[in-house]
Amino acid sequence: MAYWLMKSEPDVFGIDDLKKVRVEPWDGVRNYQVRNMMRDDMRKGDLAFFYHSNCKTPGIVGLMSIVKEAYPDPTQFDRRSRYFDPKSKPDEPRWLAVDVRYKRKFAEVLPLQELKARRQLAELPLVQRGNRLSVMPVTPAQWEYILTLV
DNA sequence: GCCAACGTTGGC
DNA sequence: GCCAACGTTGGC
Repeated sequence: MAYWLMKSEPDVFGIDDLKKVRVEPWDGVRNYQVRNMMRDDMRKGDLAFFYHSNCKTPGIVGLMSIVKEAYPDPTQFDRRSRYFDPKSKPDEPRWLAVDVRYKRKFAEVLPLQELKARRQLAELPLVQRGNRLSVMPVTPAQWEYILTLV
């Protein structure tokens, strides 16, 4: 089983939204590196941190699990979607989504600021300069350590 | 709202 | 294949 960290803007889709709907397609990924990780490395049963980005207190806010492995992201074909990609063809989809399931919301946000301050997490892509991955792998050691901070 | 850092696009 | 211009991400 692998571990992940997945970013979403709470104004668009936050942990409370996931808690409400329980299962949700993680769509709108438009980065090839992330797509490839989702396709090649992300498996049903994997666990992921839910991270709130682009908000007042960015940080990890809860846990979820992967319940459906990569499949063509429907939003790429939806002309009305903000994620519509005119260059993608149904017989050759360019972008992929997975389905995630709500597991747990933390009592408090575990702020990015705090993650950055821990030397044990120095290798986490999230805290590295210039990193732009919206989905990233978390090692078992990092995963365990982060859980001790909650 | 600013802007650093990065990815993508497209002319050549 | 290079690289300038542009767009996006996301912290601050």
